[in-house]
Amino acid sequence: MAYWLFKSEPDAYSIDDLKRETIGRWDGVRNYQARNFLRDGVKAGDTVLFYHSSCKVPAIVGVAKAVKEAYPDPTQFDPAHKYHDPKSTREKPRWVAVDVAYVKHIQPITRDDLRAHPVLSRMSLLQRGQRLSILPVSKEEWAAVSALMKKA
DNA sequence: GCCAACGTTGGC
DNA sequence: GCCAACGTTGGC
Repeated sequence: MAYWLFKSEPDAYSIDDLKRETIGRWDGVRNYQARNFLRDGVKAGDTVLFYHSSCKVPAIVGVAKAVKEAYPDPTQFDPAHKYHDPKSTREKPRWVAVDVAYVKHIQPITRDDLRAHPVLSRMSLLQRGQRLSILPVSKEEWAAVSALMKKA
């Protein structure tokens, strides 16, 4: 069982949106490295840290669980969709999505919180120039984040 | 809104 | 296959 961190801009899709849906489709990933993590790495049952990016206080805001492994991201085929990819075909889809289930909100763990922690300060999330929206989280990192979690 | 970092595109 | 131009990400 692996651990991941998924980034989302709360204006586009927040942890509250996931809670409302219970199970949400994680689509719109248009970066090959992130796609590869989704396609080859994420397994049903894996734990996901939900991270809010590009907002007032970027932070880990909750936990989710992968419930459906990679399948073709339907938005790539839809010409009207902003994630449409004209170079992708149904025979050879380029992008994948996974489904995640809401688990819980937590009190936000901010970047300052992470930076202050001996283990978490080395997370790839904090590395300069880091832009991947899907990031692996090590067992040690997960343990450290768990220890910081407080009920929201 | 700024800007650094990075990925992608396309001409050659 | 190189590389400049451009677009995007995302923290600050």
